[in-house]
Amino acid sequence: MLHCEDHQVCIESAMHEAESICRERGLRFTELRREVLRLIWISHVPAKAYDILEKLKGKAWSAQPPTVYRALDFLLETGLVHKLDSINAYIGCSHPRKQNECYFLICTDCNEAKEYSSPELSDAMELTLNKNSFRPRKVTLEVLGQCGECE
Amino acid sequence: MLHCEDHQVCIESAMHEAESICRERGLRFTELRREVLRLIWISHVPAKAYDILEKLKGKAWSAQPPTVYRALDFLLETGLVHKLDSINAYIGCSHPRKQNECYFLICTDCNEAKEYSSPELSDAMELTLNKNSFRPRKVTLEVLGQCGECE
DNA sequence: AAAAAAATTGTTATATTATAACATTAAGCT
DNA sequence: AGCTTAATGTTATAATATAACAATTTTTTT
Repeated sequence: MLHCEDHQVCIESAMHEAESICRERGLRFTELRREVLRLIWISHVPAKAYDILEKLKGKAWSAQPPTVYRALDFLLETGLVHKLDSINAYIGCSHPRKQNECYFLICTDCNEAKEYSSPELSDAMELTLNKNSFRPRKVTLEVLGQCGECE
Repeated sequence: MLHCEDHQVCIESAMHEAESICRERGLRFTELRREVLRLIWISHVPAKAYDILEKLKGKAWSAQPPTVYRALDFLLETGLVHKLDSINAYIGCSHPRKQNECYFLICTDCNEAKEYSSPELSDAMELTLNKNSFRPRKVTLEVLGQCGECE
């Protein structure tokens, strides 16, 4: 899957973005939450909760499942992370300030996932929701398949 | 959520459709699979695997988790049932002959779910997949929210 | 600064969802 | 009937997630 050129830059900018969002909103970006977000951003392969847990345990945390799930809850609520329901995994949000409809392409070969948004798609979505007088609260749009680099 | 007028008709037609699809394709629509499909069609509220299991147990089946999950696998592969990843539940497919992109509106008040398809949405989808040279294998599109009847 | 309140984290237990592995039975084929 | 394959039975366990309560830390109030 085509991604960043330098993933270190990717990670650092995501972490800084998260810092400033939390500061602005008066949210507590604790060491634990920071570390979980960093572990998620380690790669573009969505992270499984129990993998994060294992990695935390290797870092002097007294980590148990609730440790991870609570951090994830915070990151999800804050929009810093997305959950991919089709694979039960978590991925860092690329544009945490824009809370627009986004969808995910998940490659089942390289396991990487990428976040996109598309005005046409959002428009079609809104149209169809209006037509059915449905008030959306959460949209899940995930496509499993093969990315261009994995042919 | 707006649905059928007479759900008995709904169930029977779904069962007949399933019968004929299996006959056409030389698939074995066994008593167990039939019963699981019927249990799923009991309502428009998506069914949880372990709820199906409990209901099966009440019907003289020696049912264990694999009993249900194997039947579900068959029904999913045959396209008679969809899994809703955002709520881990299963719902009968309304148009099992047309394997088109479909999406689901899931009301978090009445818990019912409805299957739709939209050419605009499918088009936008295809466009965006082509743009990213992504070969889709499975699309998950689910919207949680409030339906028109639950205001 | 001390006390009170609120938020976060620690800890133990358990709920929920799903699959692995192997035995048995039933159905289809020659 | 005998063989083969598919389906089901059965036991155990993996994977994902939450409940409940205790301890600690941070923030707010006094």
